[in-house]
Amino acid sequence: MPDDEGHPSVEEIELGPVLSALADPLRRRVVRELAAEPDGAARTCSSFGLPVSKATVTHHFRALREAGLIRQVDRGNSRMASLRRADIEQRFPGLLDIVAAEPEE
Amino acid sequence: MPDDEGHPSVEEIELGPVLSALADPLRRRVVRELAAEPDGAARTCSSFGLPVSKATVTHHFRALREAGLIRQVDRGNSRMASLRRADIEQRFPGLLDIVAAEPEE
DNA sequence: CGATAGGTACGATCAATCTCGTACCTGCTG
DNA sequence: CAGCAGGTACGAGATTGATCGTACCTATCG
Repeated sequence: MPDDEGHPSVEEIELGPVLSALADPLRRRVVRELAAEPDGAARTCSSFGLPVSKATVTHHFRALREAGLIRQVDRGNSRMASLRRADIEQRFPGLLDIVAAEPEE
Repeated sequence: MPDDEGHPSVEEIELGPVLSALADPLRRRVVRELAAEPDGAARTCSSFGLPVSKATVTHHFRALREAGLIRQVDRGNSRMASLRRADIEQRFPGLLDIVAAEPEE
């Protein structure tokens, strides 16, 4: 059962939602940038400079969070997103490498 | 440039279309079943027994073909589909294992 | 030849989703 | 306190995609 903020537990991470989330180029870009950071790095949603409105950014981050790809934690004013690297690697070994290796678009 | 039947070459296989194709559970099922066969095995579209109409089956196989996941060759009356195992493995190492490991739904 | 089976093409429908504007909440910061 | 910046919630519009029925083509089989 997902927690209060909509994060699935490791066992609950399923391939369908993960692939659906990664099917979107903007969301792959977020995952790719997070994967390039040191492990555990957290960034605000807005720091990615996605070329869409704030409302759409929220939409994409919800998709990533509910699929289990990122973890979002409140930090005062803003909300920090970090990659669930170990969790994804445990469920789908190699998947992050594939996404991280994609050239920018 | 894709060939006459819509197959992209190895270099043309891109992550976006591949993930979009694999986002559908029916298409993952086809790939999973093909991955379980010996390499090079070819099956007709209808042999998968997908619970949808013929027209929809054609739609799904086109998505798989245009993404570069399967190769379809005419054989007289019917059309045989085979997994482009080596091509996918070359472009996205490990991806097929992830899909093949998914439990049936 | 006629019937049937495997597939495709086209058009329609319905659901999902990407996108946005607006309104709103919450902390900072002057 | 007033303003602003980061985010979310909600509802709307537009687009994509899954599904189907029908018509059609081609090869095989009786």
